Amino acid sequence: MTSSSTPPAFLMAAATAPDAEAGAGGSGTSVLTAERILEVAEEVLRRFGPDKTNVVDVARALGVSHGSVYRHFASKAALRGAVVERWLARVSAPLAEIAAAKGPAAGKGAGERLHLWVRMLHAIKRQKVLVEPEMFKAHKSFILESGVAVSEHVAHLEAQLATIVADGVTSGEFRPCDPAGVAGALFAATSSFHNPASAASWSDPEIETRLKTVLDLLVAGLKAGA
Amino acid sequence: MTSSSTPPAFLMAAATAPDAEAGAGGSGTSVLTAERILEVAEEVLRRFGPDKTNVVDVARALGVSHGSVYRHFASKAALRGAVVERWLARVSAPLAEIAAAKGPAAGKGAGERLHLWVRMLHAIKRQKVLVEPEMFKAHKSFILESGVAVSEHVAHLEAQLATIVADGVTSGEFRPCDPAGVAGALFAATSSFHNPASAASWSDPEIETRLKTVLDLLVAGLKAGA
DNA sequence: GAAATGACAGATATTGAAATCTGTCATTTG
DNA sequence: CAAATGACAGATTTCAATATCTGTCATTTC
Repeated sequence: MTSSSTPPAFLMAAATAPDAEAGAGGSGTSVLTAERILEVAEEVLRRFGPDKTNVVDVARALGVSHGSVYRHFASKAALRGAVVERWLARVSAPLAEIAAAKGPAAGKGAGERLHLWVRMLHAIKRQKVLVEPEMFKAHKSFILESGVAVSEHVAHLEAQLATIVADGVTSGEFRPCDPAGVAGALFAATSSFHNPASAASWSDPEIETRLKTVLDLLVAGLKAGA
Repeated sequence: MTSSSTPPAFLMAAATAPDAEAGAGGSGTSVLTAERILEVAEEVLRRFGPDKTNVVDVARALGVSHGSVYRHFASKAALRGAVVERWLARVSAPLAEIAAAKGPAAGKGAGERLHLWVRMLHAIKRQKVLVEPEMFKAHKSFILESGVAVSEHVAHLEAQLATIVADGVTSGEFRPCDPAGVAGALFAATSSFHNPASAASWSDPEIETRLKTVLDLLVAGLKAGA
């Protein structure tokens, strides 16, 4: 699959991929499933970009009429939304692993996991901007027209952060606090490092240093004050 | 302290306004100065919006030919840039006051000034979005096409933050650190509360609470860790 | 003669007619 | 009869002709 320039090593987990259907039957002859449509739609979207992809293109790539696509998705927007949702889920997966790693020896401190989690989120988003500009554009335009799936995605990510914070409080590493509220604050405070709207500044070579400074400050705050 | 939708009292300082030239001479008969052009251009921009304002409109409002405007500004973009710069300077002024307030009794702690400064910046930007949508649009489109004046503005604001941080370090309230680097981090960490790109989320009633949580975390970090 | 003007060429924006796309549904297919 | 098709109406996008705007400069004004 698409790996190019030089993705940070920890990104690799996220690069594993689709093919859930490859072995099914003959190939194009299998029944038309929503999942199969999503796979092909993502491929087409990636090739032509969000502005130039239409339902007929997707249907043609599937070898069916566009009417058949509407049997599975109520509208073009719904289809696009589902594709982006799938894509966001793949962003979320490797982060969930970090958030869940609370083993005694494995997870080290919550502060360290917090660092890792945020840096991972930053790296993933940055990677997307660089190597998947078309999907990224789709992601952005989708956000603009229907924030629903995206706010769910954000809620998901904040819940992961809340897990890490709660772990830190339990272990005594962090000062007692409301994990959900603090998770929201952490997400907001680091948003210029993961929000697509700020992508322009990610080419600054000092961005990593700046992120580290922000995280050090936040983690110190979690440990000491409130 | 829960004041919300109503504009915070400290905004009022920024609302005082133009008229620097009203008493000059007769009226439109005075010589055409760059400053006079900027005044009128801002007025016209506010009335028609950035997309519908052209140089001829501005010239007509001034009662001169558009050729005369080009005697003072090299291009339409330069004119627009100068208008935005003026506007940004007015955003910056009340913040500079807070940053400079280091009097013994007046300024209280640097932590408090930091809170005040960031909340003020948030309030100003939010206010602009609500009551000056046209200027705000001009601001945004200007950012997109020429980041120069804006990055200067940001540098300016970060320098103000650095002043506050340095004061805190001097007084022993904050742990020793590089004020410039930390100021950059603080600006980034709070950007979702002042960056126009995030304006959509500013209607959330919980935004103030979230900002407070972020600031408490950051200030605690400045006081204790690094 | 410094400042302002307005006609002008090239660049940009507007417009509306033509082409394409979305979403539906009566019909066909296996 | 469940699944797929493709013709269709209305919505949207494209494209090229047309109109407007920007930036210049030879000329006029005071």
